[in-house]
Amino acid sequence: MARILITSAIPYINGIKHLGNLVGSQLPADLYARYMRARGHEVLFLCATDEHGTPAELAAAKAGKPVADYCAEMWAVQDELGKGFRLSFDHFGRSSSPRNHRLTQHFAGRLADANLIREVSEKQVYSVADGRFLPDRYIEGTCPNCGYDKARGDQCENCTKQLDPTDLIEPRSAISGSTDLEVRETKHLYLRQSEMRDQLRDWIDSKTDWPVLTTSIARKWLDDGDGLQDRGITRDLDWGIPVRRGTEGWPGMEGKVFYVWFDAPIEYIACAAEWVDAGKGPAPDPGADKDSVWERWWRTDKGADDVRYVQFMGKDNVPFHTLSFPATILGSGEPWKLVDYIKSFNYLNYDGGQFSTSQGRGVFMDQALDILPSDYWRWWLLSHVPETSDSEFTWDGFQQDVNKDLADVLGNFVSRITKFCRSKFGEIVPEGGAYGPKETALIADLQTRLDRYQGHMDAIEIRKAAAELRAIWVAGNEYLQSAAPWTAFKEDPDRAAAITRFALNLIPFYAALSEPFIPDAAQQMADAMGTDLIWPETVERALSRLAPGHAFTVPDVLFAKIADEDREAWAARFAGTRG
RNA sequence: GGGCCUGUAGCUCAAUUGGUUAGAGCAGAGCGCUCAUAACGCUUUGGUUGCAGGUUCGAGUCCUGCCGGGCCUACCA
Repeated sequence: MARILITSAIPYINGIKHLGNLVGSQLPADLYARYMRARGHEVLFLCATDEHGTPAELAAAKAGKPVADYCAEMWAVQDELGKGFRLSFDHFGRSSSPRNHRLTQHFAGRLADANLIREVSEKQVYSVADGRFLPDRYIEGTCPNCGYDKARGDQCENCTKQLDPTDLIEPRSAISGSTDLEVRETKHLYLRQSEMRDQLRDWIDSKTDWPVLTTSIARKWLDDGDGLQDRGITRDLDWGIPVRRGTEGWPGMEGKVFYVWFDAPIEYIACAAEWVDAGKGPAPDPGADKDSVWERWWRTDKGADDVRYVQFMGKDNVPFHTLSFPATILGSGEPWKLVDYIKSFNYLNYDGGQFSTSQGRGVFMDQALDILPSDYWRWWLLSHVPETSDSEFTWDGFQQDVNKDLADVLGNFVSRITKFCRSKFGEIVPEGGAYGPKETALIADLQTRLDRYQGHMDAIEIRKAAAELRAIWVAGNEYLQSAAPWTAFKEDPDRAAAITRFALNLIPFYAALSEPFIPDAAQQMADAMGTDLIWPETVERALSRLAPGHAFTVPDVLFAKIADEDREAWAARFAGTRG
């Protein structure tokens, strides 16, 4: 039994995430976690909310709430939506947790001790009216290059020229519109990533099995221009983790907090500690303290040397996970677990454009659950997950694919065989008859397909795995058509009984294989057949689990079809402007 | 501007990393079945692999140029 640590990129706190966010990290991570648990491995699957930074403060202000209250509420909302999508986190933590405060401060102290932190005095724009320093993109003004009057301080969206905030003509705060801006001197801590460039490159170069998307982004940052740049890891904000050097104060850094991208990945570790604090982990070994329970996942000197750590994220997150966070871990000089495999994703677009939180364009997690059960979304999103390039959601495609795959191919298979059995033999697995060449051939075919399916799931080739799973469902319909128990029943009821018994056995087999994709329907299938979800050791053994005389019930329709009227109404409703 | 990714059937995607006649699913057409959610099965139409050159015995795959789409470009996260 292997031990597998899985983390999903942690979603930002400022609002409900859309399906593009979901499919880019949490959902594929959940698929992998469920699969690995089903295969009997020990899994720790962690996620959390990413709560610090300017956008959180502004969202809270807009909602008229203290930022701590706002984050607590939004955490609860995201936690609930995660449950709605059946995301099987062992713990859903918060980057604002006391555990993360302590760990983040600890890492900063270690990095400082290793001479990997330097202090930099720099000039930044301060908005007197807003009472805060403004990140470059929160400053608006007229572009000196093209005259566009809504250029941002980092870049003009109109002419794409990169800007410095001081380049802007008539700069103003994007928050309040105030022009009462001044340049102030402020001191910040920088992580000396450039010192670790060779070490990081050697590490990246050793990861020959990683997706191209992951390594090419990492190399770009290592080698672009003057190479990997040092990165500021502190900010002038109120909401965040106070800058401390371990447990000591940090002279000159009073009132400042760590940069959200410094503390967010550390939350992966802190979340494991939160998991233990929440009483969810196993009991510690006799004589060991409770921290040992999470440290055996994270400290290679305390049991984590045999852990395989897999991260899931969208491509925008890759630089921080391939460079900054590893620099933090390596630079600490302590034996923390480094990531073994990074699965990164492209973006999911919505009907010809991007999902847009600000414009309310696309489907958001709460809305999706309002209109359809989570299995519909899970299946479609995972079978279309943007692995090799950006992919696209359209209502037409969604309706067609879901109706065909889930209702017609899988749902109808379960329906046709259970109802046939009920009408001819009753709700009981029939006895009599013997299996013949057709059954032998199907077992062999399914064994080949199962091996391929497992191979794809092991390799986290999600779309290929989905296609193979679908082919496994299809094989059941092919078998029924070919064996035709309804015909056999007329001349040879014993043969019909054997066919029916064999086909009924496919249902728990399908349920187990399908569970990572569609957990609710899988459970319904298993419940209807009076079995548990057990991953097959071999197809032959799996298909002999339901013995003659075993009682079952005909389940309700597993997947109702999406009607044309629904599709049209939803397409109109989600075209833009949420609400 | 620079970098990376990408372009294959009407649609969504494959193609064992340079190797036979480029394959699936959906959609379309025809046939079959009647157990089933008008579901299922079988057969079948459909491609100058964005364009133009080049390397090679051989190119969807490698090189050059052009055209289109996307992402990143370090102070949003």
